[in-house]
Amino acid sequence: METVACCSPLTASPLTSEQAERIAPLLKAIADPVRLRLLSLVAAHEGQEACVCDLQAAFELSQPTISHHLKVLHEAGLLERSKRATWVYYSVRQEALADVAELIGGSR
Amino acid sequence: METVACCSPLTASPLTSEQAERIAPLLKAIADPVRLRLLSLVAAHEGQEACVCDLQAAFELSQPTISHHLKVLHEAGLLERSKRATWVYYSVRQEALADVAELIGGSR
DNA sequence: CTCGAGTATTGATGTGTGTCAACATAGACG
DNA sequence: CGTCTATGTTGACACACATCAATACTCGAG
Repeated sequence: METVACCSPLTASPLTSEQAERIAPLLKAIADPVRLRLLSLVAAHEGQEACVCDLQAAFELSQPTISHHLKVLHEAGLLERSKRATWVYYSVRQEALADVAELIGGSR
Repeated sequence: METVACCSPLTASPLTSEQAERIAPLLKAIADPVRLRLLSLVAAHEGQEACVCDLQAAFELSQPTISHHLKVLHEAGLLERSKRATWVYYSVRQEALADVAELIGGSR
């Protein structure tokens, strides 16, 4: 659950296998259309957070499937989880996204 | 072979399914430890390009496997291919990487 | 305590993907 | 033309993963 990143931009110097192995799962978490939309839905939601019920409504997928994708994003360190009453609210860890972006976009 | 990107940052407004479906394959291409290293090896190589023989030496994988990964990166629009004599040289399309980075890191 | 609503977990299934061995292609060089 | 080197393609296989139905868990509300 520790968060993300580790390295200077991709284009700066060659990644070691260890670095690559560490980063890949993070990118894998984002590399899915459903999870991309989940991320952007949460980020664009008011208060930067949304409950599962809000999110599920945007898809034609079963509740367990949505729950699964949220778990993946959470375990990758991209979404924060907070339970309030019956509801679970997810919010984006911007630092995590920023780290990934810096890793990839060293050219700017 | 058209290149990449399409949208404002993830965190700006919710992605449509179409946008997400279009972007996901790109991220999938990067979301592999071998391909991450290939990208960074090419980028960090002198002249921003490298031939397959150079790259293969950095891995303990078969030549067809390296060739396969390079194909994936090329078809995603992340690597440029140019054949000179017997060798094939790959170079990084920085604009593509930059686009992806901007998509993800809207928070900066 | 019981019930129901919101989420998570489990097990099963089909599809995708990384890898290799074997083979095919392309070009340099004799 | 043959041969050797560099690279790509094909087919096969094991494993990972997205999805769902069924089930379990967690809490307010009554």
